[in-house]
This record gives sequence, C-alpha cells and structure tokens, in this order.
Amino acid sequence: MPAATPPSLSPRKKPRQARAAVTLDAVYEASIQLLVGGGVARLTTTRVAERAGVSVGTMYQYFPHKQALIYALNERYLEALAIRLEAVCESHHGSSLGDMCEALIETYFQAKTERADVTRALYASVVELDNGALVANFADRADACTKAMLASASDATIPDLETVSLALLTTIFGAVRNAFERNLDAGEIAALKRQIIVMCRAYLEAVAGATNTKSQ
Amino acid sequence: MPAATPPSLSPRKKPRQARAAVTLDAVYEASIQLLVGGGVARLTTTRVAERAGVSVGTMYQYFPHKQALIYALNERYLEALAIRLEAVCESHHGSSLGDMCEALIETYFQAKTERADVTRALYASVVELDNGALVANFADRADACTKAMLASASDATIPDLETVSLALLTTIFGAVRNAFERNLDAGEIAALKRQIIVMCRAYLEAVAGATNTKSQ
DNA sequence: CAAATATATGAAGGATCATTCAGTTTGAGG
DNA sequence: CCTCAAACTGAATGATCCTTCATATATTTG
Repeated sequence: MPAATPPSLSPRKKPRQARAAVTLDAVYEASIQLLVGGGVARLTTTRVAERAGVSVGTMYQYFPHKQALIYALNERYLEALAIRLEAVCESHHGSSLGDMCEALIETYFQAKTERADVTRALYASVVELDNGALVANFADRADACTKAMLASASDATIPDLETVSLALLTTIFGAVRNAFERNLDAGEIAALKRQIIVMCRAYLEAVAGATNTKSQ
Repeated sequence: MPAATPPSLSPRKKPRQARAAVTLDAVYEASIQLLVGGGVARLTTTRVAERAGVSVGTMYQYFPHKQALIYALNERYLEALAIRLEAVCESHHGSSLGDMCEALIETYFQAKTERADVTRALYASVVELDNGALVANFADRADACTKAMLASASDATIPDLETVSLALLTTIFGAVRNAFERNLDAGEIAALKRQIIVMCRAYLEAVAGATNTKSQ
C-alpha cells in the first residue's frame, strides 16, 4: 500500500482516451529530455509543451502546476525502481547472506547506471519539490522487502533486522548517489560496486552469528 | 593546492576595509538563514540584501551573479569540512585501522549533524550551480588525507589504497547524505553511525591482511 | 585637509516564466 | 449523423527576479 500522493501534487485528471495517454507520455518524455540536456533550469512549461508537441494548456489539464509534473516524473521512476528491488529480494529468499548482498547491490547499481544521464537528471530535479512522501514511500518498500529477504537467509540469523536493513540500504543508496555526485566514470563505478559488495558482506557476517560460508 | 575556482564563479573583489568584511559576513549569514528557512526558492538577491541590511548593488560588487554567491557559500562550508577531516586524519597516523575508521566516521557525522539545518540547506543549494570543481576538490583532499592515514596503520597494510579509500569515503559521505534525504531523526542517525562504523571496520579487516586486533 | 580610493545605494530596465481561460477541435455513444 | 464530453489551443496576464549604473558616502593616504 503505497503512501498517498499529497493532493496538491497529484495529477488533475487521468487520461480517458487513447490520445490523452499519448500526450502524457510525450510530456514525460520531453521533460526527461530537457532535464537530461540542461538541468532543472531548462525545464520550462513552455519548453516541455513545445518539445512534446502539445500546447501549454494541455499540460495544465493533467498537472495543477510544474511541481506536480516533476513529482510525477520521480514517482514513476521510483515506482519502477521499487518493483525491481522487490523482485530481486523475493527471488533471493532462502539464499545466503552473501548472495543476497551481491544481488541487491548489483541490481541497484544496474538500475542506476544503465541510464546514468536520467539518474543524474532526476537526482537534481528532486530539489524542486517537497519529496518527503516520495522518498519515504520508496524507502519503506525497499526496507520491507530487504528485511523479508534477510530474515529468510539460509546461513545465519540477523539480530536487529530493522537497524541492519537501514544501514545496508542507506549505504548502498548513498554510495551510488555519491558516486554520481563525484562524476565517477563507468569503470570507477564498477570498481566501487565490487568494494561495496565486499563491504556489505563483511558487515552482515559481522552482525550475524558469523556462520562460516565457504563461498567466497 | 586547491583546484582553482572557475573564473565565472569567483568573487569580483575581496574586501579591503573592515566594513566590507562585515558586509560580506552579513551577506553569507543572511543567505544561510534564507536557505535554511525556505529552500533555494527563497534565496533571492533582493531578500538576501534586505536581510543582510545592505543594498542589492553592494552584493554585486563582490559577486558577479547569484551563482557565485551560492558557490562561495558551499566553498566556505567544504573548506571548513576538509580542514576538519585533514586534522582528524593527521592526528590518527599510526593508529589501528579500527580507530581510524571510528575517528573518521565520528568526525564526519559530527560535522554534518551539529547543524543539520545548514547541512540540509546546502545539500539542496548545490543543484543551482556547476559544482564539479567544488566536489572534486573536496573529494581529492579527503582522499589524500585518508590514504595517508590508512597507509600509516600500525596493525595492517592495505593493498589497493586508492580503491579502498574511494569506497570508504563514498560510503561514509553517501550514507550521511542519504540519512538526511530520508529525514532520519537524531536517534536514528546515531544508530546508523554505529552501524557504519561496524561496517567500515569489517570492510577494512576484510581487505587488509586481516590481522587480528583484540580491541573490539 | 584634500585627493584618491573603496564601499554603498536602490530605482529602473529587461527578460523569463507559470498559469489561466475563452474558444476550437476531436472522439465516443446512441 | 448528432450530441456531449473529453481533449486541446495559445495569446494574454501578472508576478518575480536578476542585474546595472549613475550617484552618494565613507575611509585611507599623502
């Protein structure tokens, strides 16, 4: 049950006809393109409309204001990301802690780096809005599925699941964000990913009963 | 040798008289206050001048444009932060890896949380500018002093210093940033800090020769 | 104290932008 | 084919804001 979108930020209406859906997609796509190619400063209602091939007025039938558009953009992105994380977590129930770690980190890095420009653009756009509900909702979903996964580990039991899951996710999410902020290139990010895997594995083994798993 | 500030962002002139220095401080202070109390949107040249008790024109004698002001704000902050990190690193030459870890993390968390509102405000303000040089410069300094510290460890030798230092700092910086983004309260942040210490220690022991240090 | 220099003023210019709404076009249902 | 609602249009509005510059005041210097 996703936390409700604040009324002030929710779309005005949903498309009922096919062409409306097309319009909306065009608007989203145009927004992303503008964000990618010029940062938040270039994201102008006029420009979005222009590039989407619609008129400004049309946009305002779906979004009460620009903030709502940016909100929707991030909501979509985080929704897709959450689904991917939930899928990985569920598919690794019963695995070893080490495998869980690796899968989680690989998935998150993959999701963030496969379209690095979009990731970067959205990171920057979030500042424009009151993103409390957005990140809280995402964090809750990520936490929930991670905890469920960790609790099902075949090789160890983790004492303070709540705290450990928070630390794990904060580290992974934060490290990736920092990598982007530092403008690391693909190679450096890959190296970083390997280190984060080592680090998180070592962490889980430290906090769990430290059952020896032969798999490196 | 700090990387040079891009010409387009550097201050127009430096204060020569005492009152000019006072003016500048007032401008900085007013900017921070506005950022803290209303986000980037409230940071207006007019408002800054008003709150600082000077006229808009005065500001423009020191900054070629608003960006330069925000740049200077962050530059000051990061400079102070870098100095603190360098001090901690130098004062822990020859310590054990575990102690280094703890000191580094404690210091960084402390610096970021002792004035959480300012931290948050500056995190948000960075989006307004081309912060490449800024973060690169800070990251380089942090990297340099961290590597020097780690290399001097009394209890172990770290193989790939470059990579390990990068991973360590990216994790710490990122975790803190993510904690702020999630709006964790002081208690949760403290708990997170402890976990990060455990995690980073475990990591260093994993990548080092794993010399046993009795100190937990 | 007088000239030179540094600092401060703030109204006005100029540009951008978010948002509205009265009116038009398009598609769906009967 | 006709009617109604959905979707779309885009010029106009109103507000905000950055930046400049001609002028005034303060401080230093010789």
